[in-house]
Amino acid sequence: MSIPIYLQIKEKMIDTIRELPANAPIPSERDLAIQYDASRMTVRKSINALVDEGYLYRDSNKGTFVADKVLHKKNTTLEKKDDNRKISYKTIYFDVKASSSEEVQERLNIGPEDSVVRMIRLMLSDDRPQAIEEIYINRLNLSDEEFRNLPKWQDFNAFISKGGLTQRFVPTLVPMQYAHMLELKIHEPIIMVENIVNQKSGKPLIYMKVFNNPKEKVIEITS
Amino acid sequence: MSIPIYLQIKEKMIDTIRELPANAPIPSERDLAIQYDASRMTVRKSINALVDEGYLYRDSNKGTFVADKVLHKKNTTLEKKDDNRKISYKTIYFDVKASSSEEVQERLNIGPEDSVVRMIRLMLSDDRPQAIEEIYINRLNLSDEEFRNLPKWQDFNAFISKGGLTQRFVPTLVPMQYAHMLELKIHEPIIMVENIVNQKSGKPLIYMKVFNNPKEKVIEITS
DNA sequence: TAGTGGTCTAGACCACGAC
DNA sequence: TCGTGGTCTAGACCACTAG
Repeated sequence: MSIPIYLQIKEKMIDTIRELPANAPIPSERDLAIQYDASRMTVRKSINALVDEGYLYRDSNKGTFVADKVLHKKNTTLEKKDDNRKISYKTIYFDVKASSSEEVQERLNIGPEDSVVRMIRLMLSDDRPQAIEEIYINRLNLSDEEFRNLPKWQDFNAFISKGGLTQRFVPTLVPMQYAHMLELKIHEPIIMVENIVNQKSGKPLIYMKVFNNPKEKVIEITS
Repeated sequence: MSIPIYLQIKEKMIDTIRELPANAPIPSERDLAIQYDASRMTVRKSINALVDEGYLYRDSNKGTFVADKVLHKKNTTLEKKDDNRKISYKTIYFDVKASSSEEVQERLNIGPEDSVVRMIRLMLSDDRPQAIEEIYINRLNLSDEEFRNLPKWQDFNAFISKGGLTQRFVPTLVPMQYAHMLELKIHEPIIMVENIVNQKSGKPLIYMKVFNNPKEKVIEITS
């Protein structure tokens, strides 16, 4: 098995934790080390991961306890929690252009002659409109393979986990051209989230403006 | 010195990192262990903390590198980054009442007879209005000491770090009674952030509604 | 006093990337 | 082949809490 021991233990512990009520104590690190036949440091690494994710919390010199579910961490609006709704996308635009707006050039830190992939799509959950996404990507940052598969992408977690994500929340009125698709009246206040996905080097990779339907999608983060 | 070695090393490394350009490599973990006269695992703990905070990034089998400043993590709208603006608060209301609205009772998970501390204040930066904060706290969760010092509180980080924070972003039009204080026209779209600070047990501790002035305060998170 | 989490050590082996 | 980060071990000492 090539999966690290501490990740295997972590998964087993999640199964155990699910059966326990909030604030119940888990066995001590030394006991768990015996139970899982691993060193205490390895077990500790598993526990630390679960504490970071909000499954457990520690009380120094007392023990480690099961956290309430409301404390499970969700740090960006792009992560999806374990809701069972099926998300689908309907592509409205997909093109590659050399001329992009100054706004896009600035966010992607590119010049006016660089090719930019533009994709505009409607996000649906059970056929109800959740949000409009305007996505801009520097063509040069995509392999041909990635470019071909762009329309099939559901999310950008693969890129975010390799670098970073900055989200800016902008209050605005729903744009006229999107009001109908989101089934909103004009002049309705909404939140537009500007997402910039960065590479590890800090260079911008993806710029995405998300116009959220407040009737359907609650923007929430937990930390 | 009672400060753990890995935290001391972390601080020293931050000083070193500040002098380096983005994407510059730092010495290998084995070299740093010699340099700081500590074990590799201890140095590694320092580095991991810096990676989590976005100061460094790792490239497996290659090395560890200085991250771009845009990647420094800021996971909630309540954290303040190292901007040098002086924040001040002007208290508008401060009282304790047994009768609270159903909304407050629900968020704090309390009954209609429980005493609730209510504080409404204006957040200023260089005399410019940033936001209105409506703060509600179950009186029973505060010691007399904490209650007395409430008006002096700047932030709630001491409580958040002990438990968790959930933030919900609600698009709305600026409430009439706050428009003037925020120097906004009526019918201006703004973001109201609902903050719920939880204890480790999961019980709600603080409920805070923040009406942000979009002209002054950009809501941004990095992760 | 016994048990807990928090820290720390000095080794070890592995997979992978660059040369 | 060599150096890197990633993992893992089997100990150890500490400060603190609860009985």
